[in-house]
Amino acid sequence: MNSQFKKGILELLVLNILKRNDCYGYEIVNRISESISISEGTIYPLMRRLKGDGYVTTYLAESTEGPPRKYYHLSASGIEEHNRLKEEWDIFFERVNILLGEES
Amino acid sequence: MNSQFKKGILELLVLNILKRNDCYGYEIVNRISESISISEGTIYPLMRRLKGDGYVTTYLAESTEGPPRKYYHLSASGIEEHNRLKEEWDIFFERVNILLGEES
DNA sequence: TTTAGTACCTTGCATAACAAGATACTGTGT
DNA sequence: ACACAGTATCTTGTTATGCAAGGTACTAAA
Repeated sequence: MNSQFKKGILELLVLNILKRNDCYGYEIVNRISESISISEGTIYPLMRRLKGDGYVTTYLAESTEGPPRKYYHLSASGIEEHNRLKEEWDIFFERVNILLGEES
Repeated sequence: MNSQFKKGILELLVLNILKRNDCYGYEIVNRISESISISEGTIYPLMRRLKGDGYVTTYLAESTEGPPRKYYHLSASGIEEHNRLKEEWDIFFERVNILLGEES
């Protein structure tokens, strides 16, 4: 998997997941990994960035299966960021595909 | 324009342009810029990389409108690289769009 | 001669994904 | 009791690549 392609888009994927319901980091890694290979070393720093930017809030919850989980909750500005990023992505990949599709 | 989105895909866009016909750097910048903002400081180092990897060959040609132009020609392995990258991109954005499309 | 357009290039910076490892809890098998 | 797999958090250092900001130099028009 070309890791360059993922630059920027992983943030949108994470925000998209959190839009549905609160998740903890390990869960996010596993969900995205079903489609796109991703490592924990990518997600945890990303989550910290999202929190620093105010796009998510966090809370801890006990787990019966291991150590406590840190859940992430999408804030109002996180929803805005999601919408903004989604729009940018839609425009971007549409333009790329037009460029790629122009007849040879 | 989110510059992170462009990571990796610009190589594919350049190879795609060169698949049709030989181009010089300044021309490539202008062609891509019609759809996606891009700077010369991105393209020239990229072209050097592509040449270093054997994906393109170069030749100089006079111009009546300014200094000599350095044309880039796609090699056989450049065509292979294009096909490989195109396939990766198709799979990647399909998966991203599936993830983004899952109902909330 | 000054400016705009064409055309090449480099340096240093910022961003973000990754590999590799550290830490620690729970449950299962021996 | 001990080892191991699975769960769950995190950090450090490396790598890739796009960009801003500059430099050089040619042509042609004002």
